[in-house]
Amino acid sequence: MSLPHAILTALLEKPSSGLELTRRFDKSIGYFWSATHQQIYRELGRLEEAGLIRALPSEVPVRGQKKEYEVLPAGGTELARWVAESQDPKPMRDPLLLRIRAAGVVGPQGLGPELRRHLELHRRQLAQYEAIEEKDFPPGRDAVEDRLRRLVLHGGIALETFWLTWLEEALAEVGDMSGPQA
Amino acid sequence: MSLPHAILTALLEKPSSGLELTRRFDKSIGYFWSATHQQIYRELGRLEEAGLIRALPSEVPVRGQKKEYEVLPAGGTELARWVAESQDPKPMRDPLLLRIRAAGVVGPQGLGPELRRHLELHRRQLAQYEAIEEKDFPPGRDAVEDRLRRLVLHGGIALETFWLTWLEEALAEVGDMSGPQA
DNA sequence: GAGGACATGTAACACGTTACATGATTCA
DNA sequence: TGAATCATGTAACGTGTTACATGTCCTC
Repeated sequence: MSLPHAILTALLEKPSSGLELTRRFDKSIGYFWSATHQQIYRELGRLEEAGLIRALPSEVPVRGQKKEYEVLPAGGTELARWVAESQDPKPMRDPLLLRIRAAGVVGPQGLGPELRRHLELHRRQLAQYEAIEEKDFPPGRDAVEDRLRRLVLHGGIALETFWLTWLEEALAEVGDMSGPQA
Repeated sequence: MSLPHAILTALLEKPSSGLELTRRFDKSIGYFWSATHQQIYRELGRLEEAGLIRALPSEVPVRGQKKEYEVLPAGGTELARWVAESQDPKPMRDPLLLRIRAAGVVGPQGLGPELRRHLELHRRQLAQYEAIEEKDFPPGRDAVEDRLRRLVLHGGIALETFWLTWLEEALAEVGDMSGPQA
C-alpha cells in the first residue's frame, strides 16, 4: 500500500490536481514510485472517500474542470504512522537478471546488444540524478527536509552506479559470445 | 510477462511438479523473481494450454495427485526469443526510499529502528548469497551455464552491498533524530 | 481410521496497465 | 468553428496476494 502514501506526501509538499500530481510523479517521486494518471485519479477518489484528503471547495466539481486536493489532518497522521511502520523489504524482482539465468539454459544469443542498451539507459539516468543533485542540493542547504531528500537521491545514484558496474561485468562475460554468429 | 519465462527456465533445468517448482522458486529463482504456488499453478495451466509445456503422461491426472511437467520444443524457442527481446528497464519501486521522502515532510520519528532492522535483514541475505557462492561456485567451474549463474549471483551480492552501504548512510542521517523522544 | 504432510486447485480482491471516452479552455 | 491542449474519468484486463477448499498418501 505505497501509492496512497506517495500521493499524501506529494500533496503535503504542495496541494495539486490529479494531472499536476501525474506530472510531478513523472519527474520526481516517480523515480522511485511511478504511477499513471488513471491510478492517481482512482486513488484520489479513495483517499477523499476515506477522509484523508479533500477537494478545495473553490471550483465547481464538473468533469473536465480542474479539481485541487489538499491533505486533511487525518491524512498527515496516517502518513506519519506509515513512515514508522514495520515493513519487510521485498525480494528484488528483476527481469534482466532472470533473462541472464534463462540464457544459461538456452544460450546468450542476442543478449549483447540488449546489455549495451541498458548500460546506456542507466548512464543517462545516473547523469540526470547527478544534475538534480548539483541543481537542487548545493552544499550548505541543511534543513532536515533537504538532508532526507538528498539521502533518497543518493540511493538512486548508488543504485544506478550498481547497475553500471554489474552491466560492465555482464558484458565482459557475455558480450563476445552473443554476437550475430550462432 | 516474466513469470511464464521463469517457469520455462526452471522446467528446462529440471522437469518438476507445481509444488516442486514452488520450492525451487523459494530457494533459487525466487531470489530475483518470486512467486506463490497459486501463481505457479495458474501459469502452468496457461503454458500447457499454449502448447509450450506438457504434463508427463506417466501418472493419472487426478486432483491431489502429483503432476510433472516438461518443456516442449515450442517452449524452448519462446524462451530463447524472450532472452534476446528488447525490454526497457523499469524504474525502481522501493517503499523504503518513499518512506524516507515522506519522513522529510512528516518527520523521521520511528524510522531508526526500522532502518536498523532492514540493515540486519540485508546482512543476512548477503551472507546467504556468499554462502551459495562458496558452495556452488568454487573456482574452476567454467562452463557457460556456470559463468552466467555466477554472474546473476554477483548481481544479488552487489545489490545487497548497495543496500548495506546506503542504510549506513541513512542511519547516520536519521538515527539520532528518530529516537523515542518527540 | 485419524492426523499430518503432500499436492493441486478455486475464489475474491488489490494493484498496475492499456485503451478509450468525455468535457472545458484556448487560440487561430 | 475547428483543432489542440488541458483535465478528469470509465472499462477491460493482467498480474500478484490472501484465504480457503479438496483430495491423496503415509504413518501411527
